[in-house]
Amino acid sequence: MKISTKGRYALRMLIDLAEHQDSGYVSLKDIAQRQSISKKYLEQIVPILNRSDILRTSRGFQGGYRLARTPDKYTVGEILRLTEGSLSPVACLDHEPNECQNCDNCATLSVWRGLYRVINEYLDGITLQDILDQQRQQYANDYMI
Amino acid sequence: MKISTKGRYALRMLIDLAEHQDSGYVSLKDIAQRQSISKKYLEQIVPILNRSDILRTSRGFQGGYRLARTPDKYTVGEILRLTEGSLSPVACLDHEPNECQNCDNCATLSVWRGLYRVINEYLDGITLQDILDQQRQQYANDYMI
DNA sequence: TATAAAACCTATTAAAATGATATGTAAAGG
DNA sequence: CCTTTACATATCATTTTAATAGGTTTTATA
Repeated sequence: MKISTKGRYALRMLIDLAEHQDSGYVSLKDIAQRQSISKKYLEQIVPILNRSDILRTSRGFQGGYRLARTPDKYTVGEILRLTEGSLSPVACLDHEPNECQNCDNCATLSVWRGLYRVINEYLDGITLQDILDQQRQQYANDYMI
Repeated sequence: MKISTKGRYALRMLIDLAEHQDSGYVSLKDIAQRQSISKKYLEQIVPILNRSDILRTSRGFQGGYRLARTPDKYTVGEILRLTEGSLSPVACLDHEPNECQNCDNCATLSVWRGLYRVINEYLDGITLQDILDQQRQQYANDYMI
């Protein structure tokens, strides 16, 4: 029941891009250094994000990535759903209609459905902008002390 | 982000025991057959549950298991926390205080904390008795149709 | 126009986790 | 004493995870 590095790194990469929106295109090299993540591994995560309209790309010298939208238009749920493949806590929820033989009298199905719902609702309720705001608030508090 | 078979099987085993509370001690053989789970694999799950006061055991002929408490005294959260090791969505939440170097200015930490909270709250809000009740309601509806 | 820096692409791999099976030993009721 | 059960430990095949490696292609700029 763990979020993989793919999901966590993708989220950190997009937060990093959001924090550097004004710097034009940002290279993976810079992101990898700031976030202490392997650049080569990030290269594998990018195409997953590119299946959806998440990034704008510039190849070649001075190239890199920037966000395709403003940070308030990304939810954590969307990012993790892309990178994790699915956020469902059990595989049988991944395919509708349910393919499980015992689906009709499965005592636990409603538990998993409910869990799936609260996970999605929570993660879809948080945007990149929310994370930026909280981060700035955090820094402000640190400065006060 | 999946619940493993250990957790799912443990839950189904305890529901099975709850449904057969009146039958005295219930053998793993019977549970395995009814639930279509390997008996040998269930044998590995039992000691995990036994770390907490979940089961009553009777060895030898006519032996087996029964619940240590009434079904309303077990939450799904308790069962899954035992069998899954932890329900935290990221490893850094498993140890307090947080061992992560970057913990103090980690932008994503609060996201994971919040996710952890909603997962726990949801799963701790469901008891075995709730599952039994819903199952009986389901059967009643099927009979009506 | 050469070149360095960037994205892009594909293969390989080491380690860990998953989901079991196999082979026993110990206890206890009939 | 014998059968049935729990209990214990080892082994194993497969998959997933989390990378690393080694290239090719694109492109701004000197």
